[in-house]
Amino acid sequence: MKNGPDNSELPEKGSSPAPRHPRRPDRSRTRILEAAILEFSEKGFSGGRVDEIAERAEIGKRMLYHYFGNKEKLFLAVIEKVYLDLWEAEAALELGRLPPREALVELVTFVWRYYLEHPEFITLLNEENLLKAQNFRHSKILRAGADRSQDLVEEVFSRGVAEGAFRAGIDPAQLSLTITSVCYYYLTNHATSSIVYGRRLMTKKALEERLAFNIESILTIVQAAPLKAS
Amino acid sequence: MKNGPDNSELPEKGSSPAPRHPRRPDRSRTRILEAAILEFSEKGFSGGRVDEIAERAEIGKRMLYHYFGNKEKLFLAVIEKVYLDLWEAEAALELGRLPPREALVELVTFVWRYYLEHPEFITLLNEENLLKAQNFRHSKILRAGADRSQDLVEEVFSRGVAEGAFRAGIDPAQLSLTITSVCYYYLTNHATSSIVYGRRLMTKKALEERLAFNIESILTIVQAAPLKAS
Amino acid sequence: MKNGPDNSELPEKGSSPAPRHPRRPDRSRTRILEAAILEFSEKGFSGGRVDEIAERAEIGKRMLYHYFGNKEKLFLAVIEKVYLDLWEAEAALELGRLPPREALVELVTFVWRYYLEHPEFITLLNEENLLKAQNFRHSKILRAGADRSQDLVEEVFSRGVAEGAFRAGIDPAQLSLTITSVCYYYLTNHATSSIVYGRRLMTKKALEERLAFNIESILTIVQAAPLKAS
Amino acid sequence: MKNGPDNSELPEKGSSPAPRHPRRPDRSRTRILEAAILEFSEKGFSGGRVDEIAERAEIGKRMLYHYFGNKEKLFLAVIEKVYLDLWEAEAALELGRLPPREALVELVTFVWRYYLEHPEFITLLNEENLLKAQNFRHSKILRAGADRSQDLVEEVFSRGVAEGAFRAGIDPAQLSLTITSVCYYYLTNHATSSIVYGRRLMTKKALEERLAFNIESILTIVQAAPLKAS
DNA sequence: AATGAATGAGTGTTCATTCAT
DNA sequence: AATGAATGAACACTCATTCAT
Repeated sequence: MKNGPDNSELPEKGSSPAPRHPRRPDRSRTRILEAAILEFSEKGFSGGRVDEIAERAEIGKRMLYHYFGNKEKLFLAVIEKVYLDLWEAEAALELGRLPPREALVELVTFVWRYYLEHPEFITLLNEENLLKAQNFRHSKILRAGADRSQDLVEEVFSRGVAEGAFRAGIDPAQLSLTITSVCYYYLTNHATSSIVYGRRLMTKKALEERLAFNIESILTIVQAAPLKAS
Repeated sequence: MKNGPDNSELPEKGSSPAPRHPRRPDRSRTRILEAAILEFSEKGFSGGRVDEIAERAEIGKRMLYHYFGNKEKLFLAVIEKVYLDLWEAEAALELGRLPPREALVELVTFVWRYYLEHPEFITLLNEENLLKAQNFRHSKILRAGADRSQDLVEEVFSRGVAEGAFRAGIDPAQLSLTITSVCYYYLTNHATSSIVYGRRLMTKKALEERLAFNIESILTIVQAAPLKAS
Repeated sequence: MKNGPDNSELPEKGSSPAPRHPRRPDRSRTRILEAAILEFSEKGFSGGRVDEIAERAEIGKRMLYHYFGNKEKLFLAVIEKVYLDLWEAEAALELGRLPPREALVELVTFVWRYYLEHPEFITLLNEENLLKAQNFRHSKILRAGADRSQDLVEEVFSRGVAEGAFRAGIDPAQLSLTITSVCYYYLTNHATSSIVYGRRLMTKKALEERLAFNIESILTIVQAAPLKAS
Repeated sequence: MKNGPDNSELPEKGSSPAPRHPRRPDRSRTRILEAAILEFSEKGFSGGRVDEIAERAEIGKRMLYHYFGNKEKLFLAVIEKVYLDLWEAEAALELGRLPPREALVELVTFVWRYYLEHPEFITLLNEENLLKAQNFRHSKILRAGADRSQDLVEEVFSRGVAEGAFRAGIDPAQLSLTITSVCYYYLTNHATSSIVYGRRLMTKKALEERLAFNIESILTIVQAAPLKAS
């Protein structure tokens, strides 16, 4: 399981002056990117401030333009980074080594945990969709990665069907979307939902319950006999 | 089924100067609110421009402050309005008049269609969650409305269980969240998802397929025998 | 000794809605004027807000324009009012009935007390001078009043000299200015002065001491033998 | 005697576009400060315009925020600057080198001339008192400077008393306040006073007469035998 | 590679004032 | 006589970006 963004070198916003780093080109790039991920995920693209990112990264904001060109391109880099990280973690699962049912459970668990441990990802994805996926659309690296990721997941489905573990006739894309949905919505909208449902949704217990419910839901969908037409 | 916001009086952004309106207090308020819903849902809270809202509403921006105080309060009014509209439409369903299974199908269909016809709602909800639901949290009218809405839905579930149409042991809140999730995610993130899955998700056919899949998923979850522990 | 502005009908800024008054033309005028005196004396001319004055006077701000034309003319009315009040109080002293020395003490005491009890006056006078006395200069009623006031004071001086109570050769205008100065500065600049001198200047005791010092200073100036040239 | 603010580089308000300056950080800061002193002293804090200050300083108004944060902090910097300048000039007098009587005359003359040559100072002090000395109160540098300045003046008084040049029993703070008063009032309120007294107060002759009157008044107060109780 | 001063175009907000009722 | 909706011009302040060093 991959860890959250490594903030160990990103001091809190108001921290002490700290000496500027003398010469660490790629280090600077990384710091900027990490700072940008935080900033954009907290405030959105419009709400995110270039100055704030520079401050968080403890670099002069000139460097930000040096490395990334402008705010938009920086956001693109952010989107690419978080997606690549997700896919990398997903690939590391090696779902192929597990029988279909276990692989599916593992996948749902992974999606849930990854979103939980990377709240930036969810918010940034929202933001990218607000921008109508213009970054995603024009990034070759993302389009390629998406394909690979999709293949991985579909392999599990088709194997499950082939082995008789899952019922036939399910569109893998629909199932995949549903898996994502039931994890995603809960975590991105818990602030309003906790009011709507009148309970705390982010306690350890509540999170475990939701994961269990999601696993059961997905397995049910995949295994149950098709409904008779009503 | 309720229609989308009535834009009939909101001319396109760059339209002709148009004569200023003489004295129509509540009309002005309504126009501002409608323009704000559009603007904020397209650009988010930070990205939304007060000038743009004024222009869209065809009023001097001064009136915006006259009626709503400031940008934040206007956004609050927007959030209240879209939620109240949703709940009003939901109440109009009168789910109580249908048998549980039909009521559940009706509910899923309603959620799906409402989100589809009110894309503003989804985006605004995202935005409100980015702001950690600070408006929702402090609005009495919203807290009250949320309660009433929840009661309505729970009534269907408990009736279904009582009549043996649904299996027992399902947490209505989890189910409700799942219904919302499977509709919401597809519609809010179709821009990136259509790339990830390599297909057009917003065609008439695709939309119908997703609704069908969602209905079947929810019914399956509600009706299937509980899984044996793995 | 005249009392401060009669605020009995001017509720505090944030008071309850209160029913609007039906038909009291001159009453409205007075209320506006009193509210304006407070507002301008607290915030200056630029800092004073027309809306605030209307709110304080509990009238619609339209009436303010009805009675006074605009902000500038309202300020002129304010300046006229406070000066006329001062002169009225001054005339009521009837200095003529007292022997010169007593009259002089009475005058110093009066100036001190009047400024003390009418802090608005001092601030408004400052403000009028910031505006280079443009209101004062163009107000016939003020020019006339100033003359009368000056005659009154000079009568005391000349009587004092004639009776041998005061030494000759003092320019009455210079003395009058000095009387005003020693009262005025202390009261208008006590905020900074109390820091500069490291003591509280507005306690009852401090105020009494200052008045005593001022009376003694003025009497000394008026009675002492002229200094030998140094 | 120190000269007024050096406006030599501050062209008149409506002057030609002028080439923007390339890179002169402290020069920019100084120019802004000087422009702000002029603007605030002419129009007050509320009346002073940030745009106008920027224009007078021939910088983009953005720099003003770069250097001073906001209008309020700029005003604070202005107050600090004018006070520090005053105290510097005062210290340069080296009153300690003169016998008490001469030192006192020098002091009165200094105060008079300083106010006369720095009309900004008087107006800004008025403004700061309208704001209830909130800047002065919270500025460490000003509180410290005030102390030092006060020590300086008190030394003259106490030396005068010790040497028998001044009579005992006078509160140095009261005398100091009176010196300031008789200079200050005349110069800050000459616009209205010239109307009240029906004469031009700012001619060379009038100014000399006032200074002479003030010197004589102060010396009289300090030297004359105490008055018998009336 | 790195810095921070400099900038134009905007961005939310407020002002005194007028108009329709 | 009185109200409150309506307005344009200004206002303090911020933004992403570039330039000189």
